[in-house]
Amino acid sequence: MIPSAAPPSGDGKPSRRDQILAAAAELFAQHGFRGVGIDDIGAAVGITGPALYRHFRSKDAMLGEMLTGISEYLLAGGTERIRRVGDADDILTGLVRFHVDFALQQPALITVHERSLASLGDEDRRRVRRLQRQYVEVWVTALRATVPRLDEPHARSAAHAVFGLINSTPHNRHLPGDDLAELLTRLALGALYAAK
Amino acid sequence: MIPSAAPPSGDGKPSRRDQILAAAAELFAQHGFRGVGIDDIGAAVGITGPALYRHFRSKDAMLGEMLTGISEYLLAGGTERIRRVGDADDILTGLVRFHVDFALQQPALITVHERSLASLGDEDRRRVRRLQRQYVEVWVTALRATVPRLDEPHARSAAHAVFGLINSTPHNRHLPGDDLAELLTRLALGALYAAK
DNA sequence: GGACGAAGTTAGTGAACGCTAACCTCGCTC
DNA sequence: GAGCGAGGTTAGCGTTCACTAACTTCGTCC
Repeated sequence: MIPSAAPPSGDGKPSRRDQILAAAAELFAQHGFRGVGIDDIGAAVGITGPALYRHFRSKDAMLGEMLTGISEYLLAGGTERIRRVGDADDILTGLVRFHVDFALQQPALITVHERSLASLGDEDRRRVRRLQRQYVEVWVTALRATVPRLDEPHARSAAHAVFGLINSTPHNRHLPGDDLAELLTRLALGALYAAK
Repeated sequence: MIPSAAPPSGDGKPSRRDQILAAAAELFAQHGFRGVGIDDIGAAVGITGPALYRHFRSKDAMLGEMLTGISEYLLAGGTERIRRVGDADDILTGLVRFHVDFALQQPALITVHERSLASLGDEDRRRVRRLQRQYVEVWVTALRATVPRLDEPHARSAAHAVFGLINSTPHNRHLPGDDLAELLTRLALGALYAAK
């Protein structure tokens, strides 16, 4: 369900790597990548800072794994949805629901994904950028199938705008989860169909 | 037009303070507050790092001034717009246009405003938070005037969501400015009227 | 029960960085 | 033209922080 490079290794509980990534995501979301020390991340999982280097090559590598994980998860889920046969409107709705669900379940990852691209090394940044571009293209495809009069640049801009709308979940703590999911879905679709 | 604590002092050209703030905003938007050194900011305006302390008490103070400036500008502009007499729909449209214009003219400030709250000192953070809350209330007021069936929590969430939509300008480089302004306005209003 | 590897510890190193101190150089004012 | 304040400079201090080295602990396998 949640993106993870190494799945929970057979038994139930998450691997140490995943524990660390989850804790780090929460901290990065709160204080920013550069605002979190290696000791803070360690403390959050009950070990000292340097022990993290048994699991990750560097602090940058943690961020890299986090961001590529998210990007791959979104692209995979999005691609799967536009491959389904059926009504174009249903597919677009499915895409919105998929992204809304992710944003609701992982607000911390959303925040990190939006803010900390700049802190990534060159290699990882290129990779994440490419995945993001491909995800946008998934949306552009779905959008133009339902609103054929929309040209590509407008569709791309509309996609970015709707990401912004849905990704507002970290600032949106006022409503119970289900209500917020429904509201965001309706707002997103309302925006997209208004794109003309 | 652009928020500035000390206006351009009579003659045309911006004060040194404002030059520095503008350069710093650009850098903070690109690399994050913690990712920018005092020497980088200085270099961007052609002086050395320590010279900045002739104009600002600290690096934190620069960020503080930047963020309170933006927040005050938005609140003032928003408040002015909902005070106007006239059709509720027109007022909401005016509010959307106002925010869209700001986001288009100052994408760097938008980015900093969203990302760097955590780096602010306690005092400034409280102040900015209060201004932001008040600005949200302006939107809630306007929204509930046009969509009376919307309760307050839903209106607040819708406002946050639409901020996310409009504040996507930093990721939105594909369209000429005028087209983007029109698109974002239409998307935002489409979303808001879909809130039911 | 000895060997070994995985996962932890503490101590320490080197670089980056915010900020201060001390000094310089103008342009104004009287 | 002496005095002075505004706005620069360079050198350096102290802290923070990512990362490494050296050592410990412990479960597993033969």
